Amino acid sequence: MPTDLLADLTDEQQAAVVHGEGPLLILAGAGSGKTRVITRRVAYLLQQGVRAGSILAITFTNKAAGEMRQRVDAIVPGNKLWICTFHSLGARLLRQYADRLNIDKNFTIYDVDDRNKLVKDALDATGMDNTKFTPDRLGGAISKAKNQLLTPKQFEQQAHDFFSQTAAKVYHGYEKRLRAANAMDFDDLLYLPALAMRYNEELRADLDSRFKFVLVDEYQDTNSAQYEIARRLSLNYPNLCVVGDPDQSIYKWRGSDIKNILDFERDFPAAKVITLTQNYRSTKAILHAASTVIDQNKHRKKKMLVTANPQGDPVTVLNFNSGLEEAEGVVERIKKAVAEKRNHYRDFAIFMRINALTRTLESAFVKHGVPFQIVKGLAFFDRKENKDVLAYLRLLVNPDDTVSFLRVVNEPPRGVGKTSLDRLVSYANRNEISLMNAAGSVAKIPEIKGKASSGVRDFYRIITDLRTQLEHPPHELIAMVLDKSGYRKSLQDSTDEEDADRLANIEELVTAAKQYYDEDNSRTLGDFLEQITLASDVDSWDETADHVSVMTLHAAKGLEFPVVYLLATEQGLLPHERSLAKDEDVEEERRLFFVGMTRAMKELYLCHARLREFRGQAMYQVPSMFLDELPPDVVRQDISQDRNFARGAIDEWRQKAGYGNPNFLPGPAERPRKMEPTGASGDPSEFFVGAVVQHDEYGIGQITDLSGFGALRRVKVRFPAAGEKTFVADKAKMKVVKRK
DNA sequence: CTGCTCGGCCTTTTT
DNA sequence: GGCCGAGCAG
Repeated sequence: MPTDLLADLTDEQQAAVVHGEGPLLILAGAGSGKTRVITRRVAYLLQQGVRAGSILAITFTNKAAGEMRQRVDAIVPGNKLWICTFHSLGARLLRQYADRLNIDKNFTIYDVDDRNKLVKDALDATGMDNTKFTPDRLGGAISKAKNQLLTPKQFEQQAHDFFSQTAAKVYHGYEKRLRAANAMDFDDLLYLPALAMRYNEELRADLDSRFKFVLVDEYQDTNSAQYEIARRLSLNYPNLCVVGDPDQSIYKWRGSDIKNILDFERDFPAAKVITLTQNYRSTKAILHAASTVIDQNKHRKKKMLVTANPQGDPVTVLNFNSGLEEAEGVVERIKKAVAEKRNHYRDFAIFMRINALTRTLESAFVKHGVPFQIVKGLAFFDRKENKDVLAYLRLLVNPDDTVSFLRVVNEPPRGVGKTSLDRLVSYANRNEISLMNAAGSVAKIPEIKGKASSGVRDFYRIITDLRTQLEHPPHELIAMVLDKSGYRKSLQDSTDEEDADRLANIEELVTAAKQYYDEDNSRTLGDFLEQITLASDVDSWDETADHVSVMTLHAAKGLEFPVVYLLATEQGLLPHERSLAKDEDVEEERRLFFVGMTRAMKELYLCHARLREFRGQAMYQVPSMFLDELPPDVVRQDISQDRNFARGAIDEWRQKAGYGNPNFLPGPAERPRKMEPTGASGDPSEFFVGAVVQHDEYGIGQITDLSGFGALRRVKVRFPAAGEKTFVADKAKMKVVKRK
């Protein structure tokens, strides 16, 4: 009954669904029913008699994968097709083909923290000055290299500057350590399968014929490694269907390459291209506003979105005095709307550019008793106590896991300090054995004695004993770990009040493991651990509960809400200050703004505050340049939130800031270094970092730095036209225009 | 030698 | 506001 699958679709959508064999590119504008099309297409293929096992659908998050699986299952029940993310596909392939790839299938997946620890170790081992480059930066460079499928050798050959050369050295050592720990980092999950398919033609051909139909969602955000995988799965059976929207590409910083989607037709000359431009989500006002903004991007294929939806309310710009008032104001407005029965809490979403902004919001929600969920999936598993327990579990599955070993060998304290640990590590390195094996023969290491020695021995026994219990379900294993390791006892005996909370959190972990197991009894501890590590932020989001959803713009991709509030649309935050130097980066920020706007179905509020606290420092904020790009005919300014919004000085400064002036980066581009304690210098003026000042000669500017005392006190001010100037504070002919 | 506390440093976005 | 390293006490 294929007609059922097509009945409610437009001609364009139908064409995409019924496309048979051969490459297919679906350019799907925001809100054009992309998910529906891709789901129907899978169902259609199944109805056409394509075996479920030969379809592979790749989504951006596990949550999207789960939803698609449900939808496909509702149409064609009991199918067994692969729907997963690129990363979980990689993990699955690596475990399934472990023998052919000569790897141990019990590998642990390292997250960025774990990675950085190994990077730091590798960096230290090079004996180079390690103060210059942080493990984080070096790890980032290595990650980028892997995403481009560069081996340590290849990366080294093209490393010409000092940083890259350092990174290349560290990359070598890092890889050695990863393999020794039997661990994979996130990038390996793409890098290794991609390279395997590039150099192992037999394996590649097997997979190609296994997955005759490959569908990739959010194709605009694929990186080189992902591209390689998709491409090599589609050589003999080029039935690759990719769906995406170049205007929603927001992961360039993570190595994604917009060219993958722009060049699809070059890669597959036979490709059929279908463009979906009908928007079903937003009002005309919202769509017009969003389209006008995205149209400012120079490097863009023009594309018009249209909707048959009503005009709707204008997009509203809300001005607030401070970040605090912004949070309060938004929460109050939401509370009011619900009290007046205009909406449910679940209708609302609040987006922001950076996670740090959720904090003030959280207290406002608590204060007003408004239910909310901050969509930050890993927050729970990121807690120290849970990370500790997970480290024990990882060690059970993979005793070679160095990072986990070091994390819990002395947790709870077993008298194994840094010195003893260093000795254990060097013994293990000397003998080329894992830390766990070294721990097993701690009696043979004379430098480790007394309490440290017995502590290591005890730890070894605990892990070894627990390893014999591996066939138990995950939640039971966690309980055993808690008892045998003494972790539970240590928390129970503690006088620290927080330890009671920690214990409660661990109990929640047990519950989570039990739920996971109850859903499917064949799931192992290893599966549980993998699922946690590969979980994305939105995976934990519960859209059915009646609460306000709070998330970053990145997490918001693919979602929709009746009412959207976008916080802190301020220069320096959106666009983020780190992007201001390059046009292409600003364009990505604009796409991010566009993604946020197009999530809204009925109402869209863009908020900004004049004053915002950063790390304890109050900073004057300039409204985002993107707000100036909004079409006036569908936008309303609402300054009712801001009882004494002082336009004068700020506006003048902002005007002079001139976004076109390349010598001036508006917003708090320069971060304040240090603030002297007020009054300590007896400074007569009231200068503070972030203050807007009026200078006799240079006009309006903003203080970016203060230093020194008394007569030596210096104040640095950034002026729109003149750039940055430093004055002796006592002598500076200027005054603070706007006080704190 | 271990373990705790204090202070200095940095903070985009994520699988 | 959170993490790491240094410094100090037991």
